[in-house]
Amino acid sequence: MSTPSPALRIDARRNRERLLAAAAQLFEEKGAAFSVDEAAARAGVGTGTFYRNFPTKTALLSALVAQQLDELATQPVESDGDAAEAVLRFVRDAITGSRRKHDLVVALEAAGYTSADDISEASTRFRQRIGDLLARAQETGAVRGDLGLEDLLALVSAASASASRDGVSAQQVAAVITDGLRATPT
Amino acid sequence: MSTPSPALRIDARRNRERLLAAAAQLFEEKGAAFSVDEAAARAGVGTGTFYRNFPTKTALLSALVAQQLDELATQPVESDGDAAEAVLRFVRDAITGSRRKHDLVVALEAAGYTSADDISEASTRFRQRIGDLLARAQETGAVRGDLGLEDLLALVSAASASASRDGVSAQQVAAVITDGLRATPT
DNA sequence: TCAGTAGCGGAACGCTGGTTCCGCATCACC
DNA sequence: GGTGATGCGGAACCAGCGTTCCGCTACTGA
Repeated sequence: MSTPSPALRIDARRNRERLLAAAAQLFEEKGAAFSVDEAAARAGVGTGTFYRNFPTKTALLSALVAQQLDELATQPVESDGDAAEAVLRFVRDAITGSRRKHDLVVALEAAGYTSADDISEASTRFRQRIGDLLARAQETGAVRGDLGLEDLLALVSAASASASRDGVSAQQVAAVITDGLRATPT
Repeated sequence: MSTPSPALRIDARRNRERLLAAAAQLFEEKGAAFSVDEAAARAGVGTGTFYRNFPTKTALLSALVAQQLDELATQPVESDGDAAEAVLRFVRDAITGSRRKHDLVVALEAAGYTSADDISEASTRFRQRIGDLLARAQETGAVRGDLGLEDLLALVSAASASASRDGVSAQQVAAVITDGLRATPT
């Protein structure tokens, strides 16, 4: 994992990293709505270099999303003790977190149609983790039982999307959702 | 209002209506992501005809959105008796409603930047109605007080978008949110 | 029925954005 | 330092989409 490509000229490796960094930055700023030229320019390289590193723009996006998805999923597991606490923290984090996190969760949605392997693998891992947490939290009764994993993810995705808009208080939105999750089904 | 254009050849009027119908249909199917050619083709007319009826694609979208926004806002007011009930019903309807409703509320968001007069007028009316309902519901204590109109609209808009995804139960999503709205701030 | 015009279709244009290609610069190894 | 290959930049290409334009069709009113 540390040296994925054994033989790669050092300038080439440097360029690849610059591209990834620039793309991540752009993704954070405007989601997937940046052009390849833009990414290349910000990385200080030409478009040709872009395409030597990634077969297609979608491939780059997949790589980015997969990588960050793993980050996001790994986080909440730390607190093995209290699953409910972990779920709620995950929800809160995803909502009040950076714009990057939000676009990420949104990208999960796209992962449904997309057959990019990077993403679908990472997405599976992600769903397993969160699904496991949710199930455990529901067993203890701390989170309402009438809720599927997809429902939860949809809620989080929606809430984090809305929280990133102007004039919206992410705290408030998060509070509504977490309170709703704790509520007993009517 | 009944005869907006006094002198309009009957075939012209028919075409305009076909265009609107086709556009509404497409909007329902794929949001704003349809091309002018597509709309014209489905209406059985040429692109020229499209542009004789609407100065621009955005104008058509504005017209559609404005019209449907008014519909949406008018609905919940019927039950003047119980404001809280009306708010919750609005939320539920918007989330569990058709894909059209969802894209609509999403379009509200865009109405922020857009300066299309059609939309911004309708959007103002819309916000006033819902804002009024919300305030009254909060006075009675049936809806949590720590929530702004923008928070509510953003949440509903995003929720209705993601609730239309596969595997997601719009009912559940709506239930979590409405329960969260009723909860007392922690 | 006929003339005049409102309205029509769709080819053509310009622009944006993804992708390919190739002559040239730069690195790695001797 | 020299040489061959690796990688580079960015011009060029292509496709899709919004918009414009113009010769022709067909509706209207006499």
